[in-house]
Order: sequence, then C-alpha cells, then structure tokens
Amino acid sequence: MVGATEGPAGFQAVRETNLGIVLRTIRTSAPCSRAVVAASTGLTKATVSSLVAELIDRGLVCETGLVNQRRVGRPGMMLTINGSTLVAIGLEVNVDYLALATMDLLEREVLTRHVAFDARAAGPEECALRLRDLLLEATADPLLRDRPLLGVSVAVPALIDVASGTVSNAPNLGWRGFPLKRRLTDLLADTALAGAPVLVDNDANLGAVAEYRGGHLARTLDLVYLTGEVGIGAGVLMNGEPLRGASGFAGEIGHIPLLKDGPRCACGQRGCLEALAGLDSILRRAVPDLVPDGPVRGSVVESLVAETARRAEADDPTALDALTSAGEWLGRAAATLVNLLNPSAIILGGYFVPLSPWLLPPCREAMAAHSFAPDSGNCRIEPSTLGLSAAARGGAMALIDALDTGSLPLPPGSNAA
Amino acid sequence: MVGATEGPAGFQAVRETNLGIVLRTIRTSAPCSRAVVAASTGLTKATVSSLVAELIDRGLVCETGLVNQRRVGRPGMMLTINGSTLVAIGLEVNVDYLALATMDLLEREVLTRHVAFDARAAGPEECALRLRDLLLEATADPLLRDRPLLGVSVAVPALIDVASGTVSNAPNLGWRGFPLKRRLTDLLADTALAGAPVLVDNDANLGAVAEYRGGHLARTLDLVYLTGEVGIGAGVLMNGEPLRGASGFAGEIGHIPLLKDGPRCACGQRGCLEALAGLDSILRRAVPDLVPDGPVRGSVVESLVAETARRAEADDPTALDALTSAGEWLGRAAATLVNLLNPSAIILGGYFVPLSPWLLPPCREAMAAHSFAPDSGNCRIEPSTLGLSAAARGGAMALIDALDTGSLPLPPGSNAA
DNA sequence: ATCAATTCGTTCAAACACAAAACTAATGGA
DNA sequence: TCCATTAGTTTTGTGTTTGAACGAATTGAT
Repeated sequence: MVGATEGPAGFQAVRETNLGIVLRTIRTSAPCSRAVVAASTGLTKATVSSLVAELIDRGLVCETGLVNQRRVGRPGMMLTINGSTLVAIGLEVNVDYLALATMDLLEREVLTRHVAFDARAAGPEECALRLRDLLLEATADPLLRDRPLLGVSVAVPALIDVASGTVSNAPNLGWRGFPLKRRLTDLLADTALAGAPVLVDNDANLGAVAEYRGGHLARTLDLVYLTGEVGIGAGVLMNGEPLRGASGFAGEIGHIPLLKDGPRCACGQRGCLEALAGLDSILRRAVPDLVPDGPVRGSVVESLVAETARRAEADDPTALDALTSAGEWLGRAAATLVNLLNPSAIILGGYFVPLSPWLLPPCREAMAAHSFAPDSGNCRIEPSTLGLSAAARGGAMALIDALDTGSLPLPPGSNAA
Repeated sequence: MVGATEGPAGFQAVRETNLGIVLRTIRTSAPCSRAVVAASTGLTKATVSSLVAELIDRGLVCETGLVNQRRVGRPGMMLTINGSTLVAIGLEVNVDYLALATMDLLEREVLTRHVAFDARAAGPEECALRLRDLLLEATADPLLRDRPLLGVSVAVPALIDVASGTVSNAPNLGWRGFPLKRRLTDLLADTALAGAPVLVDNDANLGAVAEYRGGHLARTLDLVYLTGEVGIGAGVLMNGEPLRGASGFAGEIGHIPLLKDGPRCACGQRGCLEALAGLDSILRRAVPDLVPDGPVRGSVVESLVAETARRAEADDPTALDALTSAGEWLGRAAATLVNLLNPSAIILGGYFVPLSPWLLPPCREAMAAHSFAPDSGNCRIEPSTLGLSAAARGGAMALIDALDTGSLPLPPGSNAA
C-alpha cells in the first residue's frame, strides 16, 4: 500500500492547519502585525491572536519591539520568525564525503561541517555511527547548545522508501536495503537527541527543495534539479511537491535512452544520457590524457573537472568539443523534461556548475530546438548558485517547510524556560 | 498566478472533508453499516450518523432495506451510494466527433451520445452551440429528466488553462485562446442547466482519470494514459492527481526527441516520437498503397487502421515491419516515462488499441531493455479496455471523484421532493 | 418464554475552535 | 482637548466533533 489515507479532520487538524497558515504568512510577509496577518489570511483578529500566542509559546515566532508607521491609529506590534531558538539539521551522505548543515527558522546557516568519508568502503553501519558522531559533535557546539531541535534529515544518493526511511538501493555506494532511519533513531536514543524526528530522502529531491527555497529561482513551484555527480539524477518538484513515482524510482533521468546504438553505459544499456553527458563521459573526451582506465572516482574527479575548465578556457578544441557535445545531449534531455513535465526551471547542480559556461549554450539551443511548446514553455535552464552540500541544506529546509504545512510531528513543545 | 493558496480551515472545511471521507468509504466498502464506516474512518459513531444523515439528505447516499448478518447483536442498516438521483455529464470534443457520456454516482452509464462533427471546420463558437444542444437534448431525455446535475465536464485535445476553463491552443482543431467554460456557462444561463459547474480539461488527462477509475487497472495511483489519436498525448496521474506542469503543457510526449536526425515531424523537428510511432507514420509505412499524399484525417483513419490490422493478421511483412518498428519506438518512449516518472502502469488508448497485438510485444521488449529500474519498476503496459470516448467518461468520473475530496462547489442541496 | 450478551444507532452534555461584535489601547491630527 | 483611526483583546455565540450513556434489535443460552 502506498498512499496513506489522510485521517479525518478534527479539532486539532483545524488548529494545526491554521497554525501553519499563520506561520507561513509571517514568514513570507517578513515583519508584520497581527492585523496584517488577519487581513491576508481571512482569519479573524481574535483567531490570529490566539494562534500567534501559541506560536510564540512554542518558540517559532517572536515579537520585535518595533512598531509600524501607518498614517494614524495605534501602531501594531510587529512579528517575526524566531531565528534564535529552534534549529533543523540536514545531513548528506555522498560517495566521498559527509556533510552537515544547520539552519534556524530564518534559514540562516548556523553551523556547517564537511568531512571526507568513503561511504562505499565504510558501509552503511559504519556510516550511521559516523553520522551520529557528527550530530553529537555539532549539537555540543556553543552555537547549538541548548537550542531545541526541529529534526534531522539525511540525504542519500539512492532510492529511498521515504515512509520507512530505508535505503532501498544505492548503486554508487553499494548499499542495499539498509534501514537508515531506524538505525539512526536507535543510535540517538540514549543521547540528548533522543526522540528527534528523522527524515531520509533522495539527494536530488532535497537538492530540488534547496533550490526551491534558497536558489535564485526560489519559489518556483515546478522545477527540476539535475545532479551532476558520479551519476545524473533529477529531483522533480511539481507544484512544490516532490515527485516520487510508484516505488520511489522517479527522476532516474541518467538512463533515459537518447541515442540508438550509442556508447555503452555503466548500466549495461546503450545511449543513455549518462553515457553521453555524464561526468565520466565528459572527462574521458575532454582530458583523455589524464583519465585512468578504471572508473573515475573520489577526489581525482574534482581536479579533472578543474583541468577541463582550464583547457576550455584556453580554447582547447578537444575539451570544447567534449563539452559542446555533452551540452547538446543535456539539452535534448532537458527538452524531454520540458515536453513531459513542463517545469518552469531546470537547474544544473554538482559538477555541471563549473562547466556550465561551455555546457549551457549548446544545451539551451538543443532544448529550444526540441521542445514542442513555444519558447520551451518559458522554462529557464541555469546553473545552481548554491554550491556543494546543497542536499544537506535542502534537507534542513524541508524540515522547516514541513512546519508550514503543519504535517510535521509537532515541534517540541518548548515553552520559554 | 498558478497555485491558489488553500484558504484557512474553518467549520465548513472540516465538515466537507469528513463528508468526503465518509462518502469515499461508503463507495469503496460497498454496502456497509454506519458502524463499519465509523470503525474504518476513525470518526465517532455519533459523527458518522450526523454526516450520513446529511449525505442522505443531499441524495448522495441511501439506505438499503437490507441488514447485515453478524453473529449476534442488532443488525446494521446498510448504506449505499444513491445511483438513482444525481448524474454527471462528460462531453468530449475531438477532431471529427462530439461525444456525451452521463453517469450516475455508481458510475453506471446512463446515457451516451456520439455524433460526427468537424470541430476544425466549425470553429469553437459553433462547437459551443452544438455542445449546448447536446446537453439540452440529453437532459430532456426521460432517463435524465428531473435528475439533479452534479456538473458538466468537457474534454478537449488541447492545452487548457483549467482554472479559467480556457482552451489555450488546440493545434489539431485550429483553436486558440477560446474561453470555452465561460461561453458554455453563458449559453446555459437561460436554460434548466443554469448554474451547473463546468469543468474543462485536456482529453489525455481525463482519459487517465477514466482508466484510474474504470479500467482493468483501476485504482492504480500512478499511471500514464497514452492517446493514440492524430497526435500522441500523455495523461499523467501521479498519486492520483493529474500532472499539469507550470503552464499546462505537461504530457506532450508526442514530441520528445528519440532519434537524432530522424524523420521530419509535423511540428518541424526531427525524430519525435510522433514521427516514429504516430498514426500517420504507422499507416504510411504499413499500408503505403492506400495512404493519400496529404495529412490523413477524418473517417479514413479508421478504415486504414482496420486494414492495417487485417494485413498484419495475414502476416503481411510490410505491415508487420511498420508495427514492429513503431512498437519499439513506443517502448523507448515508455522507458523514458518509467525512468522519469516511475508509474505503475502505462495504458495505450485510441487507435493503439486495435493495433496492440502487434505493437505490444516489441514495445514491452524495448521498455524492459531501456528501463533503469529492474523489471521496469514493476510498470505494466497494456491496451485500454474502455473503448472510444473514454475522455468523456473520464470527465464524468472526475466530477464524481471531486465529491470525495469535498473540493467541488457543493452538490445541489436537492432535498427529497 | 425469558434473560443475558452483543452490536447498532441515536441522544445529550461537554469540549473545542473559529466568528462576530463590543471593547480597550495607542497614536495622529484638528 | 477631542475625535478619528487602527491594533489587539475580551466576550459572547455558533457549529462540529467527542465521549458516554441510552434505547433498539437480534442471537443464544437457560
């Protein structure tokens, strides 16, 4: 069974919904008074007062001392999201590193960590232990000490069963069927973090969330985030919601067939996008003299990408050819996305970002040429501006977002102590 | 503005939600007592009694005289969806016909009409008038006389702005920017149908709804319906909701690029799915001696499709080759769907159905070969069993479905007269 | 036949949340 | 000073779910 039936609506459902609505309104309208919230939500002033009081009590909202300057009348007490108490932590597991990002409710980064870690060699159990240590170390930091925790999210480049928090299959990590959420919850049970909600999700999905909330195309409801890591994955947000598919396999854009009888892909097929525009394919063609025989992995990748960019900058024809070709295939894949999903933005992440000056022009051209809708349905395609560990930050943001919808296991009832 | 913000929750919101939940429970649990509804929804017996009373009052539910046969205890009064009052009407505009389907709340067909009509030659205004006549004629029929109307839906092979009910662009009809919903509402204003809710949507989307509710794969939450009409369109249901994209262009699968430098498509590009597996392409290759020079249209299509099937049946190599090739390209497109969306079923509709015995085997093979997920993520691909005017019926079903979610402008408060 | 047990559905008071309106508070301007 | 205006709280009312108690209808045992 997939779709958990929404339970019946009762009192608390109404209350929670409205708490979420007020919270979202306060967030988007920056500093604003109760009266403004009432006017823009349609709720009465009385109800808003009650809801705001509860939000303040929970540490989500606070009154600034400031007042507004209307023409006449009593000035309103301005409200803001309380950025100084609750925090959300996003973790990210990738092939060669672990990352941690902590954000307050204003989505300011409070603390970040980035440590080298060979997740493939270590295996999932060792990785879970390491994640726990990262968490304990971070929460012991003076910046986080005694601040209540909204939750912990973990981004993994894998197929995830989100409901149970299980890593079904992570080809690049060599993991299969590991119950990460349960394991992490157990490991935290004896610590100060006991009881914190844990959310496990796909890295591309969380990257898309990060773009949705923090990128320069923020608040675009229908967007696709393409990860340019060892593989190419797509995180799809439709109407602000992640698209998962029947069994969580959605977004495997790396293996859509683009060229009949094309080059062989690691997946065994021919002519996949990944075989035509994946990192491995680009590097092999762009800097053939430097690429070893086996699969390209680890920190070597970073330097090879840098070298590719350097040569392209110097107008090296081999490098330029490779990038132009990859960009064109990427554009054909983007056109497929446009035709099928009609997103308003496609964002290139990961290693595509440093290469985007050369990838994007042919990519845009191919996308426009193969889109059915005029002007590609107004879809923009641009490099991400978020940098590395976007997925970790996206995870933290997803936790904060969940407050708006009131769908999160209530935030800790942390009354002012 | 796209996403209308959900309003704040109030009393009526709760009430409507719960009415919808009870209605859905009664529908799915066939004849069942109030006690069973209470147990399976989590609502109190008292609440269920109140909700059921309202549903009965509105003519949506009725008590059968029958009672259940438990071991001991007072027998329960069985409830059923009331199939004898409310009806929903689905209209369908296609290139060469208009269709009307009427269904009661049990989703039984009450009345259907299918009339030849050249929508391209007639133009949208003439078509709207014809639709009104169809409606008036149908509602005057003894079968529908005096039965309250849930609403009217119109399926159009076009890009639709669902919110306003406007036909943005219908290439095959030659329509652009026609406010069909408004026009139809105005035309009905002086009639007995005044005030009936009108819903306009894409034919592929409504075809998908029809499959979702009535096909042999019914209740599959994530499915794709492929229309094999003059063009190839995809209606995508993800988690039971239609996927529309940022501007309603989603599902234009007919023009995804599959073959670099392939045959030229009517859209101006090369190697689109439609150019490789569209009806025109199939017929030109399968029965080259019969196809005229210009575009193939109208009732000729039907006979050519029949002739193709006949020759394939007789092992004519030309016809078989054409179908095998088309099936293979269809399979590559299906694999793209599987990789990107991970649906649990893909359903072939329209003229693909009579040709499916020859299309499906190569199609299944290609789909399996190019899917990343093992076993294509358990995605089945099968011909539709619904026959023609599936979109009209899907529209009627969509109206009935909307009752469940409580999101429809309340059903007429038709108390028993 | 009678009575206990069981299950169904309704009734009634209570709790809860929002709605509407009156009221207090604070400020600007005449 | 007084009034108009806007902000926020208090009060009262309404609608809906909740929970317990009650009456109703049937089975099965005495």
